[in-house]
Amino acid sequence: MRQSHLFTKTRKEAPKDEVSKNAQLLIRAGFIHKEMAGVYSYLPLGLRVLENGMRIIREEMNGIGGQEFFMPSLQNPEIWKKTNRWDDDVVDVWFKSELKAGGEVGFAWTHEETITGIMTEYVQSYKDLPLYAYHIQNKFRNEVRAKSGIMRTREFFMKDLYSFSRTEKEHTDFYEKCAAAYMRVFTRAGIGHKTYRTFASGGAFSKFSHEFQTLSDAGEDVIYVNEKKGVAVNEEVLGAADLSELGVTRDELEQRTSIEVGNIFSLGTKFSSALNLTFKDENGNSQPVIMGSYGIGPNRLMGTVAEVLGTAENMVWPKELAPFPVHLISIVGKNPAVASEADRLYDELTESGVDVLYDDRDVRAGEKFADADLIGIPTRVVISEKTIAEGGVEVTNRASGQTQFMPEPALVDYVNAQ
RNA sequence: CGGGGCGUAGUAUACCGGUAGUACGCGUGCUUUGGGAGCAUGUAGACCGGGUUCAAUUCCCGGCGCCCCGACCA
Repeated sequence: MRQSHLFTKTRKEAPKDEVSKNAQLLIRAGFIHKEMAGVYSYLPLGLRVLENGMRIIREEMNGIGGQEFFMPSLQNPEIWKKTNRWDDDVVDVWFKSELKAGGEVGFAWTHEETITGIMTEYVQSYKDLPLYAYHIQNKFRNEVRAKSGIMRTREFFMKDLYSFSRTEKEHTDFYEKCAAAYMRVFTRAGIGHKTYRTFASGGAFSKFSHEFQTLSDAGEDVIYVNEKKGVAVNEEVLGAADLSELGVTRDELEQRTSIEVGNIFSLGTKFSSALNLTFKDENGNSQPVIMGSYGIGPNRLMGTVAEVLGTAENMVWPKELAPFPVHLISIVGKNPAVASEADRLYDELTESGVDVLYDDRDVRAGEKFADADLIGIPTRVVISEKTIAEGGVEVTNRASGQTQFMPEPALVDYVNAQ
C-alpha cells in the first residue's frame, strides 16, 4: 500500500492523558484512537495488527479441532438467571440496557451460558462429543477502573473457546493440547520467551487452573517464577503443599510483575448441570457434559507486545503481527528517477506477493525514517540515488538494527526468510 | 468504590482578575532534500453550569471528563 494513501498520521508527542507505554506508542504511531476511558478505536494500521493476532489465534484453535462460531453481544437475561450470574451483586461488570419492546438485555462479558444453551439443542449423544467451539467477539465489561491503555478496557475482543467432553480424561487431554496451542500463539506473537504458564487456584473442579503470564513491568499481576525450572505460580498457589506438588520451594521462586495474556479453566459440570446439558452414553445413561473455557484477548495481546517489544520511543513488531512485513522508503530528493525506480520496485514486490507499505510521500528523508522507526515494521528497505548507483537496495532489520546492502532480486527471498 | 492529581487550538505547553502566548501540526510562497530542515505568512483555543466581581480562562461551589495509587478483575 502506498503510504500517501494510508490513513495514518504519526506524532512526536503522546497525549498527556496517556501514561502507559502501549497507549503512548500506539497513539503516536497512529494505530489506535481513544474514544473515552477504556474504549479505543483501531485505525487501519492497528486493525492490521489486531487482525494478524486473531489470525494466529484462529490458526492455532483450528489446529486443535476448534470450530469457529459467532455469538452475539446482546444477552437474554433468562439463561443467566439459571446460572445465578445475572444479578449485579454476583457479577459486577455487567452493562445492561432495556428493550423498547419491554424487558432487559445484557451486553456479553463472557459466553459460557450462551454456548451451553446452544449445545443443549445440538448435543444429545456421546456420538456428538467431544466438541470444541470458539468465537472471537466483542466483550463488554463495566470495569470500575479502566487502565493501562488497551490492556484493560471496557470493550474488547476476546477469543473464548469452550470444550465439551465426555470424560475427565478426554477433558484433560484437550486442556493440555490447548495449553500447548496457547504457547504457540504467544511464541508467534513474539512474546513466548517471556510468557509462563502459571499455576493458579482451580476452583471447584480441578486442583489448578492456568494463566499465561508475560513478564513485564507494565503488568498488574504478580507471579512467582523459577526460570530454570520453568515453573511459575500466582499468589494463591504459594502454599508449601502446592509448591511441593509442583517441585519447587518458596525460596526458589522470584517475584515478578506480569501481564495475564490468557487463561484456561476447567469448568467441570457447573454450567452443564445448571443448564441441563447432558448426553446419553453408550449404555443409554444420561451424563452431564464436562466443560472447559479458554480465553485470549487479542487487544491485550497487541498491547502486551507493544509493552514487551517496543522501545521507549518506537514500536518493533514481530513479523507475524506487523501491519506489513516490509516498509519501502524512497529517498527522492531532486532526482525523479528515484521515484520511478521505487514505483517499479514496489510493483515488483507486490506482484511477488510481498505486502509492502511504500512510503512514496513527498516528505524529507528524516521524516520517513522517523516514521518508519515509530511504526516498527520488521524489514525496512531504502531506495535512493545512492543505492541505485550501487545497484541494489539497503535493507534494515528493525529488531536488530542491522543494515545490509543487497541486489534487488535477493530481496523477496530475504523477506520470506525472516 | 476509597485516596490523589489534572481539564487552555488537532497535539504539547505558558501566562494572567482587564483584548490568551509559544512550539509542533495544518494552509500558502520561496529555499532545502539520507534522520522530524530554514525563512516569511496565515489558520486554530479556555470542559459544562452556577456564584463572587464593574470585569472570570484565572477565585469559589457543583457537575462532567481524563490520569495515577489502592481495592476489584468469576
